[in-house]
Amino acid sequence: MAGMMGWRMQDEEWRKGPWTPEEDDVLIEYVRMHGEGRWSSVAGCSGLKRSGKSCRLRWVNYLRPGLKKGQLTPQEEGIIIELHALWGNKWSTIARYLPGRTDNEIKNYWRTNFKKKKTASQNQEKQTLKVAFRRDQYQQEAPYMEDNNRGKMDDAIAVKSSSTTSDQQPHNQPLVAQDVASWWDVVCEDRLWSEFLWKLGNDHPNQPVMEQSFSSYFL
DNA sequence: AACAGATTCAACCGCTTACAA
DNA sequence: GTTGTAAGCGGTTGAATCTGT
Repeated sequence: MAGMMGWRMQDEEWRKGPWTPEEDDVLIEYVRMHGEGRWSSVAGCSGLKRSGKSCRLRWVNYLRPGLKKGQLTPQEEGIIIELHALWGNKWSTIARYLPGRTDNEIKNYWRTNFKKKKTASQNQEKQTLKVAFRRDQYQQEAPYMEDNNRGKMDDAIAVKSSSTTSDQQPHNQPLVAQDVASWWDVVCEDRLWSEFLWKLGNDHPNQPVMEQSFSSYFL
């Protein structure tokens, strides 16, 4: 990195490891006075012996107002699953659609719950069920979709379900039914998140989430 | 009670991106 | 167009905690 010289010189002085309540207070006070951003000047202004990176991370992931603590709700889990299927490991992008949740939290959640693989046969079975379920979902959610989009979606599902095998996951495509399946049964009981996703596409015409992202994922 | 292995999650690291000079 | 700097992102680590034996 270009500014590495300066960084290295100071590197030895930066405190690392868990933040103390006192450090948190200092950072909170700094943000109260100066606002978010300009993280590299925190040390100079406040005397905190933390790098700008560390300050930003602490603020974004822990101190920022409005953060939700505690377990994710089934709706949130469903959104994560679906958006991960759309975008892969774009944690910060996914986090934008989960107010109060951080990319780090979502990333940890995903690793915790879905990094373990199931057997190929289990996956195959689950995936078949999932695709069938999704088709049913799309038909039921039809009011949110333009007719031509629904056609594209059905085609996309057909292509995906016929071409994907259980143990051959294309490198650049995210896991879908494979690790998600065990959660799917729980999530699909509550359809609110599904409605949210469809509306997402309509509320943000400049970000054609459903059409564009589904296309890029399935095709 | 004690130990080992598994899990969780805050924090770090390296890299990329954005932007100003 | 190039360079320097800060911010942001995703992968990874490791201490703390939990769970099973």
